[in-house]
Amino acid sequence: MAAMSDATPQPTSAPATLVARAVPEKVSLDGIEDRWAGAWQERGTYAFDRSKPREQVYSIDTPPPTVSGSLHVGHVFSYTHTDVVARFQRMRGADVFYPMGWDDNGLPTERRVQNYYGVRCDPSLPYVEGFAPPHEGTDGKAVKASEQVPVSRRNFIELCLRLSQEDERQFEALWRRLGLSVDWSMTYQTIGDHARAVAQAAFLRNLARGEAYQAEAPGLWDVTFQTAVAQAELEARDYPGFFHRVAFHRPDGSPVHIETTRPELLPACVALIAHPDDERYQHLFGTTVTSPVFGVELPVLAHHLAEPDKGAGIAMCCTFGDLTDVQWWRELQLPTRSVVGRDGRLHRDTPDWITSEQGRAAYDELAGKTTFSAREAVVAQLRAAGDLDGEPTATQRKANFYEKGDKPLEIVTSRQWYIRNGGRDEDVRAALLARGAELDWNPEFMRVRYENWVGGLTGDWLISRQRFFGVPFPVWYPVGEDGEPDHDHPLVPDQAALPVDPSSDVPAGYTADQRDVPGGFTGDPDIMDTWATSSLTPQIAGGWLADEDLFARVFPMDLRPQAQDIIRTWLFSTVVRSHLEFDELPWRHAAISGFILDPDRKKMSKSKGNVVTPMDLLVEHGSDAVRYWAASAKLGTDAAFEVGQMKIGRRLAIKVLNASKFALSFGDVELDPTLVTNPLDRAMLAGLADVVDGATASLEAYDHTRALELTESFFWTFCDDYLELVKDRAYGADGDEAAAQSARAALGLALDVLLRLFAPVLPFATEEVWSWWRAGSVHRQPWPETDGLRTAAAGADPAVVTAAGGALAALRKVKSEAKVSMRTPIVAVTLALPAALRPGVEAALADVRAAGRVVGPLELADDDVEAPVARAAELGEAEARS
RNA sequence: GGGCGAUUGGCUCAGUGGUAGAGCGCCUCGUUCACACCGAGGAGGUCACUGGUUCGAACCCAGUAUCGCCCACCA
Repeated sequence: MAAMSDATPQPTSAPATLVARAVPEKVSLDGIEDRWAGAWQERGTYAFDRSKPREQVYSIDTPPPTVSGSLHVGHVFSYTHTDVVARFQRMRGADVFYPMGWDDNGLPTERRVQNYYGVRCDPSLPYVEGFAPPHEGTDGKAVKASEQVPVSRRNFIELCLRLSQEDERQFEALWRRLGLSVDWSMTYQTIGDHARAVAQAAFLRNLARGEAYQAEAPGLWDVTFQTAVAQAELEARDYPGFFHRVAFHRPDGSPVHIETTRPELLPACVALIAHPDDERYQHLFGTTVTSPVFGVELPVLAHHLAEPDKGAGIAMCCTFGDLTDVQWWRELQLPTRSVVGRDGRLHRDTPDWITSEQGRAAYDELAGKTTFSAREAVVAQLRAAGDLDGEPTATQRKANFYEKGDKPLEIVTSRQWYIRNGGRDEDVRAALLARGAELDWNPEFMRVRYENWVGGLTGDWLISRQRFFGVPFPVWYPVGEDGEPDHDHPLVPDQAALPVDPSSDVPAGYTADQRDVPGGFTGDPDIMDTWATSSLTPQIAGGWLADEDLFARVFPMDLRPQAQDIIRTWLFSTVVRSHLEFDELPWRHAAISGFILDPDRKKMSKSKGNVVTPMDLLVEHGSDAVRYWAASAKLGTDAAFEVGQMKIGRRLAIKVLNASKFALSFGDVELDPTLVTNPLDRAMLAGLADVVDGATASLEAYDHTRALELTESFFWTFCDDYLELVKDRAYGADGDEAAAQSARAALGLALDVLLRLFAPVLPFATEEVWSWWRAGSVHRQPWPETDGLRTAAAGADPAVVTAAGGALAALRKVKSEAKVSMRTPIVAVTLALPAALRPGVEAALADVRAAGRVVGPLELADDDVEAPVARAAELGEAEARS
């Protein structure tokens, strides 16, 4: 075999004789994945060449899978879509930047590290060199929280990176077996040093430009995880509750009834609110009422957000029961009377706004209780006071949950970091909507999800979390002589010092012993939300700040592939960061994959027990087969998990091997278009040229399914009709060497193109065949052009193949209906033809006769039929086997 | 409640104005000199429903139903 080379013999300019000496006797897909995945790695087939300028690069912002989770069929599905694009672009001549990231930042990883090593992150602890964790491995069960050893954040991150390595190895093995053409020398971790430095640098630059700010404000809070939660992480779920009809009292003692599902917030009530137009409450506006049990005097106010047909039409506004309360509180300038703490329990101290002895006694019974028990207690108190009207009635309400949490979110006031994302600024919102319009969405209809989300933002992006594991905010605060931190004058590090951990590193101008003392400094205790890091994947993967030369060659990137459910989070937040930092889109195209549905049309999920292990799937069906299934589904469309489709893919891959073996079995192959003289051969190549045009246009438009369908359908006709028609001639059975040469050259030229067309979807089978007769990797060949094919086709009409194929089918039908072998000779027959097909059939008559085994007269008759029909056929005796 | 997508033969899906398509499955037959992980032939659909536009509608418009998803909905 010749040395590996990326040069391809150009059919038009450099006719080459290729000897098919390496075609195996028996072809098989067995072991093909290991063989070629290994060869690609050894030969650096997919290596990124960083000498190329930006115009010659196609860069992909690969989604980093969560390493602590497990890969499922959906990953295989969507990552295959991306790989098809990568392979196509590479063959089109682009230098493809296709890195792989590992997401090891965030709660799932934190939990896994805790359970695996039996540690928990405590940023107040110092780093311990050479720390050995108490456990290694889970032995099938998690280490109890009480037994977890606290370690410093740096130690925790080190353990996380260590654990991730094992996951990464397994993930990489799967991806290699699937045939992803990733450059495996370029990987990144979202909690690694570089990612932390990028996340911190990007934040500091946002801060310096005023795009990041901190504010003390009511916000959604998860009491289980004890952290603030962003709008994008909310999930509305059904939550059972009860309406309680509760009486407030006017000064004259008459009741005003409200309905509430959260009576435990009664002590936090700051007003009653009804719609300004509501007739029933006009007389109350401007007056006061007294709350039951707690005896606090409250105003009755009007606000348009109060809905007359909800509950009693008049609501109690508490600080804070829901986001409407927050709005009322803000717009009506109401006092803050918070009773629920960050732990989800009512404050221990009795609030000072409850002044009556009776009210304070009532609160004492609630102090320290969870909202759930406090609710029961307040209901009992209301009932005792006679202020509960009737019995509570069950209702199903929607409550906001943190997507990873299982208790409804509370609203508490806290100091948090935000990044401006247009939620509170119409100019920014408009600019970000314009970015969405600028992006090429595939499929197009996904754009509206982005627009809906951006249009519906109600606040800036909350990026701080009160967790311990993650990228810390690179900020300290001076501590005044009064011992209070000065949040308005944060101390920041030099960019060169990043990443820093303010819980252990010391700001410039201070010494370690000044930490947390009056006149000293204190570190910001919070970490960034994982999306604050993930929103920077183009910067992280592209080497921003660390390798500006590389960054300039890959950014802005060409493609963001991702799933549809994280448009509001990952896609949008990445656009925000790039817009703020670079004033441009982070990529030009987005490719949004759908979900995988199980046979019941439900989204595949672990809890349903219907998840198939991807590796098992690849082993059972073969990687090309699984890729075929994935590539058969359009972007943005949910696809069924269909084993049948994989079997078809496997059949196709095997067919590629067998048909190629056959096409190469007629002697030396000369890729010389001038040898193609037969009308049928020319017509076949003309048809193939059309397929190349169609497939190319489809792939350029991110429509891989159309490209595959065109190629596949041509290929089956090629196998079933064309190969049968030219078989005898290619063997030289009729003694006409020029006609045989024409067939062999056409077969070679077609195979050369077909293998390249299939290469993005079936990388293993095509590479296998390529290796039988050509040098180098098919995956480094240029994508097929039509010039050579059109030259060889010499203006022939592809319809000749259709006509001859139709004629052959008619002859086969005669035999099929007579229930005889296809080898049975036809002694005499009349072919009735639509007039339009006659020229085509005549042009290929000798091949039709040979393939149909017509040994006697074959009459052609024009007729008013839709397709060729064989009439008056006389069948001979089946040939004796030799 | 707002939005997006889907609804085509048993199954999975193509098909954006001109007499319904593919593969699988099914039926019948053949075949082992490329391919039994095979080949040939066949049956099978009033394109969810109701109106409308048009000479003509699976396709365009209006509405309805069902399914999936996104957003909103905590009194």
